[in-house]
Amino acid sequence: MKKAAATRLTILQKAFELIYAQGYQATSIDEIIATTQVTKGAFFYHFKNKDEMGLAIIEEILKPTLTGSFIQPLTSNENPLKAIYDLMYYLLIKDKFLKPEYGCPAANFTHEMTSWNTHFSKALNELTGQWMQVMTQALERGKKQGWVGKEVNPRQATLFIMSGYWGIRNLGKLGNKTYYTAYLKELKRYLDQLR
Amino acid sequence: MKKAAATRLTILQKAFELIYAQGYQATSIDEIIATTQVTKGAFFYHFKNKDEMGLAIIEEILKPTLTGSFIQPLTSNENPLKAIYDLMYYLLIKDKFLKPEYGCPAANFTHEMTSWNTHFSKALNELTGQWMQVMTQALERGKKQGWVGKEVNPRQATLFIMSGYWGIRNLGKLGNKTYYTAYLKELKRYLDQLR
DNA sequence: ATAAAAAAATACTGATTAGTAGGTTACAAA
DNA sequence: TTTGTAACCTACTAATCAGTATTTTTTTAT
Repeated sequence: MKKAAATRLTILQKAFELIYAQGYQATSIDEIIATTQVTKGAFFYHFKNKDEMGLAIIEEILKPTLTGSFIQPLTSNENPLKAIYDLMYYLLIKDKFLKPEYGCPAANFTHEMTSWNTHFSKALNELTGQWMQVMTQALERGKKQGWVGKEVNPRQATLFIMSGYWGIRNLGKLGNKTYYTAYLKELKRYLDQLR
Repeated sequence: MKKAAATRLTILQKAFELIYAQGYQATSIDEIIATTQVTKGAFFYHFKNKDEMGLAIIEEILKPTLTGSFIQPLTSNENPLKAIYDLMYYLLIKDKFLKPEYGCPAANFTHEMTSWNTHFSKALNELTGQWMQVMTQALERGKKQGWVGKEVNPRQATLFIMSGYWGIRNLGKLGNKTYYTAYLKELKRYLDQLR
């Protein structure tokens, strides 16, 4: 029971890395099993097809990561505007797993899968929805505590901030890493204007 | 000489539509020639391989469109903040060619190709660079004319705005079209704060 | 220890992929 | 009208793809 769970996890992790760097469709099962040293029989024992593996990656790799790195920092009781900026700074500059040239895993998935696979859309919608909800709540809390201006619409602002993050992650692929720092400066400006 | 140019253009246009809806890798040459009624021999007479066709789409379809719809509206001498908002409103709401569920063609290409094909990166970088340059210039002009605050950094603001646009185009794929209107409202707020 | 079931290995299939080889038609200039 | 070439067509290939059938090994329960 333990060894099996380990190989399953190995497949998911290695596959995730490959997909993050190359895209879902460009990553073949043959390539996954070659880099994991797992045979095809073992692969299809754990996943009945490629898409089921893709969904498992979202559920078992992406979602826990999101909860840890993207959501928890927004649940504190400090100034949400500061928390949001710090989070973005961390994600764009500090985090050594997310690479500019590969963009954002969730955004990549969304881009690639949404138009043809509704299961993926649903799973990804939950993913982003969760993040947006937490950020919205943080801004609402900030309003009550006086950190955030009364005229601010939390849901609207959240959407705006998230759009910016998704966009800069994609734009950042086009080479210039200075994009990130310039983006962050303007993000700070924008956040300051929310009071 | 004329018939040939016509078939070439047909291929590019139909292929663009398919790729816009499905992605580059998911669109096979066989599918392209099936929908265009062009034979494989004709296809490979006009393009020496699939990637060359992809680059031709960027150069001959995407770039001219960009110039017409994305750039020209920013070259007027009116308030650039209004011009930017109107442009975004047009692109997100009015334009009937760009569909929410398919996102932005240029962003899609970037997402899918950048990490593994440097030729595409270069072409796409030119594309976005051109748009950013024009928007930056519009904001600089606006500063001189008093439309835009003196403390505003045009390049920085442009990057921020473009990030938002690319991001909302991608987020918009996840179903809810109300994302667009909420985004536009907050964009207005942001633009107003640039004076 | 042994039977049963779980996990993994091997070797394959049929479909699809990008691309090619070689021939045919259409059209221009001479 | 002939001839050369641009444009196009048909039929194929080799590689790769996701997925399967069958067998073997490993683990677990008794």
